[in-house]
Amino acid sequence: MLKTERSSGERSALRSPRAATVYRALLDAILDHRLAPGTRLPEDEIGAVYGASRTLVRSALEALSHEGVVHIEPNRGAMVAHPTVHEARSVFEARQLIEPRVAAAAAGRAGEKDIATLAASVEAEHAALHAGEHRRAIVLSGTFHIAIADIAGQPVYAGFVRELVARSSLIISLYWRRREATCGSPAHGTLIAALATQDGPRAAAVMEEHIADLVGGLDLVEREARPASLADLLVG
Amino acid sequence: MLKTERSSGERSALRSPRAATVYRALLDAILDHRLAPGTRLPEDEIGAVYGASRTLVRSALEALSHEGVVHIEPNRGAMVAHPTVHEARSVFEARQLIEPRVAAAAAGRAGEKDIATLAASVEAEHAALHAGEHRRAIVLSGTFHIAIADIAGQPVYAGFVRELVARSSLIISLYWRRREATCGSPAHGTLIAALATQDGPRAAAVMEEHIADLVGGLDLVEREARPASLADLLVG
DNA sequence: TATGCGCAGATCGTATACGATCCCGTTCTT
DNA sequence: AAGAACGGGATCGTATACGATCTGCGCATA
Repeated sequence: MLKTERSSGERSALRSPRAATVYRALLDAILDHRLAPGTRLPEDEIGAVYGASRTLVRSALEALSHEGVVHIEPNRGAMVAHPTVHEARSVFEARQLIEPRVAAAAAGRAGEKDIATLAASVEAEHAALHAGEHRRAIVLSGTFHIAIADIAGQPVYAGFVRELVARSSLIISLYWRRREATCGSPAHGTLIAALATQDGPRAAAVMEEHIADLVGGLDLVEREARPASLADLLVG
Repeated sequence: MLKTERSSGERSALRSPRAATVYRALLDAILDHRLAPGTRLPEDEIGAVYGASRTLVRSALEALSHEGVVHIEPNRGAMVAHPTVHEARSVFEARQLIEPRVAAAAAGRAGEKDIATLAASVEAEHAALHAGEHRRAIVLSGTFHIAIADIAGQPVYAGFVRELVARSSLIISLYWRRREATCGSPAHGTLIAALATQDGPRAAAVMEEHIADLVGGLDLVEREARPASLADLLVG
């Protein structure tokens, strides 16, 4: 992977490379939908899997919780986050505001090499789709959005987009409605075209529509899913 | 169905209340400009000051680093973040995009009680200003922005605004140019008026101008850091 | 049979110990 | 005298130990 500049969105690099490994492994597993929302994440168990001590695992879990993909309850432990409908709406509302702006900024800065990288990413995404590797395609689709944010050269946006994409992955796994070849939309390709021609406004428009389309694929209605604690119901 | 959901912006509450105490104390000290950007934050020393073990201090520092107000370098330790000019621009770019939208959303939801709370906050801010307590006024100004984001009821935005406001505080301490009664602008009052009349577009416009005004007060040219002795600042 | 108590087992919270790394002042070499 | 090698002190990185808390299950009891 080419790093154009210091990977701008890279949130707080975990101080230790070993903790970072656990962090990435868990994040990948979550983005991949190998770990479903609500899955418990006991420190010991994770440590055993990755050969790390609880100290490192804990550090990784805390980092993930800061990004909203893991939920930690005191004295109860960590679990894969389980976004509510309200949170889901909030995430996509933010994406709809931020990402078009990011796309416009990226259009003004994308070099040939950037475009090539993006194209390769889309290529990989399509390949994964045709191979039936849906989960992998979703992950790649996410990295595409992150790559654009990195190109935009705005570290704050890059961090936000990273977080939003990760949370979106959880939301999709909970609330996605269309089962068929969902992400088959040509939006990413269209986006690259706009970026390649430095057409900021068009890039923004395409991005906006693309995300609106994503939202359209969601079924944002609360499922029973979680055993909404009795207390909540009684007090509410 | 407006259930008093947990303060929406409250990022991952640190699991332990004791770590949270350290976290808040440090954050307050930073927002207050008692700890200047670049100040080193050795785990032992902080632990001694607050009577906490390194474990807890470390947890607090990591949380702060996730919010971008503390910078951690592997094997080197933590220091108060020292935003570059580029980062500073990026932070305010994001604020300029996000906060008007947040203000508009808040306008649609602000109840009487919310307005009263905001008014009290502005009151306190002015009081602090007149009492010459500039630092306190800046902090209150920040909480005002955060309060609006909480009213908007969008948890994602609330978290972002929290982070942006905190980072802005650092930026201001590094790059603020006008020395005189800076925040004396009536913007906050005007904003409340717009919110009280549910005038979303106007709230957005006021907010946008307000932040543009803030940016205008910045002198975004690189300077260099200054060190300080720690224990004194923390106790003060 | 239904209810409540109490005891494991699992898991987390926290402190602390020990080794690793880095910084910086000192000394040795040329 | 300038530069390199070296060592001491400070600080961090990591593992682990021990106590606290929670959960679930079995048993006593009505």
